[in-house]
Amino acid sequence: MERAAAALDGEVRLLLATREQRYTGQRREIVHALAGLGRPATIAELLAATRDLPQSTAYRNLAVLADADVVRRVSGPDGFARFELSEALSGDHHHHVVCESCGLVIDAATSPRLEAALAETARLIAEANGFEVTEHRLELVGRCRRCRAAAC
Amino acid sequence: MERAAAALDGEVRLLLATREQRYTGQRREIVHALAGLGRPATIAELLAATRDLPQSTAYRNLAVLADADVVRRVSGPDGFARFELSEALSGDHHHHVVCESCGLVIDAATSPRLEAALAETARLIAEANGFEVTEHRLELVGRCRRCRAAAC
DNA sequence: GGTAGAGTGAGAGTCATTCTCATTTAGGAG
DNA sequence: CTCCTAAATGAGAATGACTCTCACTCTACC
Repeated sequence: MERAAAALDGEVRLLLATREQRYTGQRREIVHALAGLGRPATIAELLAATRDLPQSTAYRNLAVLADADVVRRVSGPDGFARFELSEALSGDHHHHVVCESCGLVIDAATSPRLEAALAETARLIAEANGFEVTEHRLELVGRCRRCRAAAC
Repeated sequence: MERAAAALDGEVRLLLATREQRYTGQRREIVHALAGLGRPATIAELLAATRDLPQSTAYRNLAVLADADVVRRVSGPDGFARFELSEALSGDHHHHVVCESCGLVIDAATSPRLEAALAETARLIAEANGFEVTEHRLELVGRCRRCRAAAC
């Protein structure tokens, strides 16, 4: 973990450098909080997970980090913005399962076979509509364990 | 189209009735505007496409229609809410292609094979995480024809 | 044709997010 | 080490999509 954290910092610093941005203490705190959580975090969760991080700084730095491709913005169904480390950094292509009741978002891996089918579909649709498709996003919507238990 | 419009109205009226809601003139205007557009529409587009529809009424009626499953709310990447006829009404299971540059969202059909793979994936992931998955959403992100032309 | 309850609409209110700007900090030049 | 310049910070104001309020209107049923 020690080693991984250092490697992470190195990559983030590099990504920020290409945008002429510094890797400050607060940005480091945000990145490590996201890395530790392992699922998309809301601003509120980030503020709770860090020390002395003002809201305005959190928003500003997340915008900078998103612009440098360190972080990705995920918009949930509840209107709250959520953030996670970019796939380039985490090295982990995944999709999301969201709870329509409480808004919880967790990561989910997919099979190579599904990914192949998705890529093929993306290619066909892009061709048919004049789009240049750069990314696909799969979202499974349902109810999480906790909400299912509570609703019964 | 005459016939189709009448059938649409009948179904909408039925769906609203189960929620003890009326099918008023303004709701009809909204439904037909959505049917005519054929892709998710923003509030602004709806206001432009209808006569004398105040913003507050639009929002309120869209909430009612969404609650009655006549309409589905789609949250794009640009933070604007978009609305389309529900799959139950349009009878058309489809996914979305969104332009990351201008926010345009269009519909796209998928192949039965991809749908089967998606359903299987959803089942596996649901099982592994204690979720009950009721719906899946696939979003292809890229640049539309117009934005590609403009950016060159 | 009365009336109870649903629908309407103009404007006020809410709240996540963004902007402003005075102050602090970081990092290179000398 | 000490300037110096530009970036970063943070408290609060501003923005804007969306929701709520409430007086008024309409509709369906008696």
